[in-house]
Amino acid sequence: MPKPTFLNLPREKQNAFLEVALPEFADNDYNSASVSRIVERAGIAKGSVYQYFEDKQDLFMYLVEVSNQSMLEFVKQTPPPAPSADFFTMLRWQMSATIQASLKHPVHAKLLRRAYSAPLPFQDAIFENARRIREEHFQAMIQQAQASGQLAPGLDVQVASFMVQGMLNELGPFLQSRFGEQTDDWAQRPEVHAVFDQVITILKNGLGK
Amino acid sequence: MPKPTFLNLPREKQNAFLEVALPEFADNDYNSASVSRIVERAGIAKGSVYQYFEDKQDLFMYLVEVSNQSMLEFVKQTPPPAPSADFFTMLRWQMSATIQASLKHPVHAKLLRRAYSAPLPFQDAIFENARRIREEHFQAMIQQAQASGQLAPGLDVQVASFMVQGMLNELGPFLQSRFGEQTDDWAQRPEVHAVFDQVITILKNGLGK
DNA sequence: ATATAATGTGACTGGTCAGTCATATGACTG
DNA sequence: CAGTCATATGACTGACCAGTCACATTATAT
Repeated sequence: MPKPTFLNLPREKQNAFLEVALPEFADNDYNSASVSRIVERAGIAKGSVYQYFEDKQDLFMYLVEVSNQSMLEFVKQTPPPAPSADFFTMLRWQMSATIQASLKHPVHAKLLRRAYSAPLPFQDAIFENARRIREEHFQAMIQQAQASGQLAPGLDVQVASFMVQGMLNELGPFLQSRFGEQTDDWAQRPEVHAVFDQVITILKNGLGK
Repeated sequence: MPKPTFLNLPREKQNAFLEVALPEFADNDYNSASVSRIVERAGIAKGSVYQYFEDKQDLFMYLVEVSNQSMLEFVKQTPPPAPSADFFTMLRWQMSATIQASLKHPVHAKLLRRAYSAPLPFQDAIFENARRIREEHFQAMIQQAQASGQLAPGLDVQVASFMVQGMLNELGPFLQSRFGEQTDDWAQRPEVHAVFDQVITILKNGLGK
């Protein structure tokens, strides 16, 4: 929720600002991220930021929204499997799409990781909402798969959801540490897909019927 | 590495100080944690802290060490299964012991979570070391289990290690969110053990031969 | 060209911070 | 008692911070 002033700005200026502000909040804890540093790097006056946004929190929440949008957009544009596909095919697609998105937009991904993992003092409804939606998404997916007999019947939906989410959370950093900094071809490399396959296989054996 | 001044202090004073300093660094990001706030709450002069420690970083690293020590001590005192026990029995023990320890020492656990998850600017050798030791521990455990035919032969050791560690990392917060704040009997409750069982079963099916 | 509105500016305020240092207090020694 | 050493103190320094505001600049409309 920036002020109209910011949205009226020519795209160029908006983007130039975002290109400085996003990494600042991606690389630093909310409290340590500095508006002063942003304006210095962006070459604008401090007062301008407060023409654009209410305050630091407002700016931060907008950056989260922008990041979310850009990730979602990317994920949506990667072709999904047929809706009739089985649970693990869906999961593999989701895994791959998520990883690809965070490779394509590493700064946005980093910012989101930070925003969702570190509970800020202002537990704004936005975060809680996004978290709940995510949780519900996975639980619904699992429940449905279970109902159609793809998963072990005794499986606790919450436990399964937490395991799947934990996996997705850790996967990015793991791949990075294993295969080094991302390059353009990175996500196409067969070793990366081999890891996807392995993880899916493990989950399939573990959660499947 | 506190200065001798701190170690010469009567235990009472040391503990009183730690009881204020630990939560400050457990509840706040390193940059946001405040020495000024600590001295105010502890009712001592700011200069004293700098008689005890070189600087903020020195203090923090000592707190990490103290927390590590206290967790390790607790884990060590819970009776381990026979060394001949199979991989998943060992893993279950480790899971339970880790959770119990972080219930018994929630502040220490919180501080450690923070210290290891947020890469500080000063990548001090201590952290890197501790991380490496942890990684090697799990990889060795898995490798051995694989060699003795308990795990799937095609299993990638690194992938397995990352999954197991991811699980352990997420388990604490998950249990907390599911069963509420910890109480004394908490870790004995059958629901909690049911979750352990389920997680182990999933891993066993997923990773096992 | 003039008036009006939108946008940009940066010095300034009040606050917090880590870390210092001259000074004080106490404790132990001979 | 005097002398010495370890410990305690808190005002102070310089730096950084978020946020403000009176003023300057630019764009738009008349």
